[in-house]
Amino acid sequence: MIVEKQNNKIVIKDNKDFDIKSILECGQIFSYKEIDKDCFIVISQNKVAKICIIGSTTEIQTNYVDYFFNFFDFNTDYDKIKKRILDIDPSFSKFFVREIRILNQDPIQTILSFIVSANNNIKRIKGILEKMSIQFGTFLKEYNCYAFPSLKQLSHATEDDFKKLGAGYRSMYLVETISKLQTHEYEANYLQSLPTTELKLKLLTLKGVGPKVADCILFFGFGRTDVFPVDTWIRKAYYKYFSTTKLSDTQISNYFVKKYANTSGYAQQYLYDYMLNNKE
DNA sequence: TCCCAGGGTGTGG
DNA sequence: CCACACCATGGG
Repeated sequence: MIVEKQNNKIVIKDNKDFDIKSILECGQIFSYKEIDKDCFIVISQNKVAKICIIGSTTEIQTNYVDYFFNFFDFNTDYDKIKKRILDIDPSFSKFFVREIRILNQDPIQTILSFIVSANNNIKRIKGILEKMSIQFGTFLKEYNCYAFPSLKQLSHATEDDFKKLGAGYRSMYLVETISKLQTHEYEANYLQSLPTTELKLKLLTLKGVGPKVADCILFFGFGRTDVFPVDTWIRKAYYKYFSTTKLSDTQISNYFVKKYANTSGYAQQYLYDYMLNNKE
């Protein structure tokens, strides 16, 4: 794939290598908006990228070229990942429909976003998080949008504030987790230094973070690929395409991780996206 | 009116 | 370890 890093933009020469709609709509990120036809803004912490489809190419305009070059995961070869998955399970090819990439997201934003995601739907999750950004985040006039709020900005938020945003019973989880994340024990660099198993145990001590949400955080926020988040869609996929043996969600996750090893996260995301687009 | 959504917590076995 | 009720909210 041909990607050019320029002064204030990243240019992808062929859209067959980079499908921004699929990347944004596959359920890994909630802080984005289609501001125009074929034109999106993505918000990561206090940084914004404007992504526009221009003919057969795509341009990512941003003041943080290096940050978003990593964010959009241009250092990863997805053809190689697909081959490794097919090497393990040739029948998996039917789930390779859309060109997905996994975004390297900010851990804090990922933790808070996926606490909101629990037993919720994507449209509502997006709305709640956008309202949270409007109320507590910094206005970025260059893009006419609000940054995702920092922990410091959120430290003033109360349970009632989050309830007014529509977060419901998750409001208390947000307050408690925001408070905990500001202690030394949960410093981002320290967390990133932990092995996946220990990091998961650490994440599970946060209110509102259970096995599934922890796996999403590990994958999208910490780049750990040996995880397999199991939600309602993945559970349906397991029984429809893989086995009729009744298992708990944790057992389903273990079944897939054992099978796909360090490509588990990617396989999960292809499967999830496939299910979401083939509800029939 | 019940079911579902990128489920988690708390309690009881 | 498992099963279960309960949890806000809006759309189908």
